[in-house]
Amino acid sequence: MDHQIYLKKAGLKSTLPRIKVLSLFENNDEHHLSAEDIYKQLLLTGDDVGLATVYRVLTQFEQAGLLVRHNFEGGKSVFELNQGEHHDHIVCLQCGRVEEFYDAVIESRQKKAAAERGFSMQDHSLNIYANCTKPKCPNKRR
Amino acid sequence: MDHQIYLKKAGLKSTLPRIKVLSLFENNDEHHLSAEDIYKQLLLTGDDVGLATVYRVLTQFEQAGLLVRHNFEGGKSVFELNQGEHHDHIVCLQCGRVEEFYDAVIESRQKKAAAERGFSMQDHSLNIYANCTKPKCPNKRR
DNA sequence: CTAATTGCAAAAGCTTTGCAGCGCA
DNA sequence: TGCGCTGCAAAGCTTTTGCAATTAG
Repeated sequence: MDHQIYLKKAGLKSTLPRIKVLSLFENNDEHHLSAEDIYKQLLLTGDDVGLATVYRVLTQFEQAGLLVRHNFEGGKSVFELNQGEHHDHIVCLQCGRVEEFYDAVIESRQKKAAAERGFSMQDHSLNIYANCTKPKCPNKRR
Repeated sequence: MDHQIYLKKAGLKSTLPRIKVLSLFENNDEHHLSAEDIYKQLLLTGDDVGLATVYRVLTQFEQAGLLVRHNFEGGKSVFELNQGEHHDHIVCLQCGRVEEFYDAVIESRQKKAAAERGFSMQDHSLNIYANCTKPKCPNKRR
């Protein structure tokens, strides 16, 4: 199991809840999931994992660098697999879907803007809230 | 009173709590305040305003366009006066202080990035989390 | 076997809401 | 005077924590 390697590296025992959560992120077409999302999906598949455990696992995975946490508008944290390469997000205001993008110019100008003002950038989050102009937008969430 | 004009325009009666809150934003050297910040400051000055009222007033001011709400990391909303011109934020990881900046290149590339992917940008938030390299950093909050 | 992990329930933070009374226009 | 506004307390949400029972290595 690939999962066990990841977990071992993070110093975490490979338990059922952890493997389930990790699998969920890998086999879901929506890459951005909240604790509630995960909890419900696991209930659906009969894998009963306590909500508290979901929160604990997510926090551990974030600290281990397996997941990245985002705080979009709406008061709940959303997580995604850490695929190594940083990217920013476009959040669809109609359906809540999240699309990823990367712009090298924006990245470098951010670092520069911080440096010019006497800061050394540690992290940053850029979220664009937008309406989808394509007809395929499923208009669901939010 | 300038305040009354702003409030009238927003269709809001000019009451004590509203005027106090508005004044606080205008006369504070820290431009970014949370509901709790405001509540505490009003207690200090003997202007007893209920916390629920602070929240209601902030929400009304946001909807009226007088204030802008930000969701920095940490789970609480932070507000600032809406001065018309958009800007992004650098949040100091040591002291929690917020510095503002504007970069025209970043702005235009954001719009472009969204458009290229079939979105029309409605709003965006860019926050840089950074360490202050200047010795003046007061190292307080967080 | 032993420490790590889990589930449940309780609690903690931030924010919202119901309702009776107060205050601006 | 009348409707809007306020304050208080209660409730709502997301997230965290205490603790006894369970499980991985």
